[in-house]
Amino acid sequence: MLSKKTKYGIKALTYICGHKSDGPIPIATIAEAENISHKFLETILLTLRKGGILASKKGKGGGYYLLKDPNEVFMSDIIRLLSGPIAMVPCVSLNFYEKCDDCPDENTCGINRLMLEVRDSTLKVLKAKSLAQLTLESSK
Amino acid sequence: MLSKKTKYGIKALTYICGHKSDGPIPIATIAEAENISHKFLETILLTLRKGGILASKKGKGGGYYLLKDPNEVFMSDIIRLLSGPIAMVPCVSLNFYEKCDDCPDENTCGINRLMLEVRDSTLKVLKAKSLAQLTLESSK
DNA sequence: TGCATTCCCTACTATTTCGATAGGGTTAAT
DNA sequence: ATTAACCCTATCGAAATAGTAGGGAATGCA
Repeated sequence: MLSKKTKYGIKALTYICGHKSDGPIPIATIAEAENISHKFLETILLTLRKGGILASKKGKGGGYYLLKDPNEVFMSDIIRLLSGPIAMVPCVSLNFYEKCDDCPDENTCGINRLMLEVRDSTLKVLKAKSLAQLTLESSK
Repeated sequence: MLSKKTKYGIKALTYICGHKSDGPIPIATIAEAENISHKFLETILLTLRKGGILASKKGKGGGYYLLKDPNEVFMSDIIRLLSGPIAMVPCVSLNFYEKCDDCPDENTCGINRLMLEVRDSTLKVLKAKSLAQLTLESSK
């Protein structure tokens, strides 16, 4: 299941993307519009900024804005930043690989192969959807 | 991420499937072979029995055995039993549907549509792999 | 300069989930 | 009767998740 952190993050990004002509958007505006606790959202946006997707402007008139072209921000990037690995077992993760402690040999592990397939098919979907696309669909 | 419960469950099923000519397999045998805590495995097998995949025989010489044809037990069934929904948001779950508390309208929700696609592609993979197939691959 | 606005950052807390254990009860073979 | 095996519920500790607290720093404007 998607964590609320991730879900809120996606919603916030969608909001920012849909209002990007307004200049920097304050946390408070997003929090109110999307019904997210201000403080919780603050930590989420911080993560997205450190992850290079958002940038911020301090002080009066400040807020958050997109650092990257929304056509180049993919759902897989966002989810990885906020939830970590997309794979269902660490031993098939591309970005967070780790050996499974309970598995003697990956090459003969049926779970490994199955989850590799799952990862690939999931990634195919998540990489094919950009923030720009999602934003468009959400405003319909 | 797959929980250990699910992972252990799959491993246990694979073991039982690979030794089904031996008659009922005691928990202790599986626990030792797959390096799983006996007691923990006990609760997992109980779930699988209640879910209709396994059956058990009590008393001396007892143990667990497959109730269904391993060609008819799919990975999606096992994972649903042990981990719950396959979908990443409740509002696109086929077997565990629930309205997202924070989403005003599913029809205009971009996350909903995206996660629907993810669910479909994941399910396609998980439904295509039966316990029999996994068991074969694991023994290679 | 002073003040309001807004982000920055760390730490903390409450709740839930996960992994595992405990322990006694029931069933069946010999 | 004894022993091997499953049955079932409760509980516990650790980790993850969701959310809170609170002060600090930068910026814009009067």
